[in-house]
Amino acid sequence: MQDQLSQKFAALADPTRRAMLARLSLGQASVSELAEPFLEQMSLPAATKHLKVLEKAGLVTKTHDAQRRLCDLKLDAFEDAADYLNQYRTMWEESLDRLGTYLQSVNVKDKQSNKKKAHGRKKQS
Amino acid sequence: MQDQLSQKFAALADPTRRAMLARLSLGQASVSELAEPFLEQMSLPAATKHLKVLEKAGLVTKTHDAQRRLCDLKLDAFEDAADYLNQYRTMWEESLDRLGTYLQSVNVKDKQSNKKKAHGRKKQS
DNA sequence: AATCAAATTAACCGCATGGTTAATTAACCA
DNA sequence: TGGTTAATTAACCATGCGGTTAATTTGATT
Repeated sequence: MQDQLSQKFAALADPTRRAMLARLSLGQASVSELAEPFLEQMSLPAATKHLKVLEKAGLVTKTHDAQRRLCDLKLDAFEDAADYLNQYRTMWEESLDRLGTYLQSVNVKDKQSNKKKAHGRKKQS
Repeated sequence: MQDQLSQKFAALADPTRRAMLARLSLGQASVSELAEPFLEQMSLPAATKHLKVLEKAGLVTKTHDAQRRLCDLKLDAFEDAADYLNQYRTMWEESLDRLGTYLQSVNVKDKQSNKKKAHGRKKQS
């Protein structure tokens, strides 16, 4: 079996499963309620397999209620995956900042050299 | 082929690939440099396949330099995946807030009833 | 007890994925 | 031109995944 983070990302790598999570963000739902929007595209067992993937990844919990299985989002399970990605998002923002201040510095120099004559400049990739 | 977001999550669902991304966050690297830490566990072609997955997902770009292929992170490609997860992270924080204010309200009531007699209270799961 | 409803399990299928080794391409070096 | 290095492509294999239908479990209803 894979590590938890890999399991979570793998679970998220499917539109059906993401749609189920979206539905669950509106509140608790039974397996058939969750499956219903997909029953024209896939069978019930296929839907319960998707739910099992989400459950094993820890993103969803199931509780018994008579013959119904009620599913809930496990919101705190999203945290580590979110943290992982925010790390790269932060790097991106920092690079944007650097680009911003660079452009600004170029602009300042421009204004200075504009006192003589303006010329083209390159930007870095 | 799958949608972009699914491809990105799928690409992230592998420890080898995440390690490659981590290496790239330190800066540009060639295929062999990226593969080197894994060559005792897998062959070079396996490593280049992983890189191709990252490239197809848009997380990494390759540029030619003589016979070397230099790889770079495409940091802005992490944004949509990060946004997706932050949505759930936000829901979690909101639920924590609600729990907090609830506990606080219970506490206030407690203090009121404490004027008579104090007793244990339960917290919800 | 019989049946109905909700969901899972079993058994199977096709295809993608992650790996292998061997062969090939591409660019440099001498 | 011939050799070396860097990387990819080809051909193949095992395993896992997403789907199917049919059978089974589980609990409620009557």
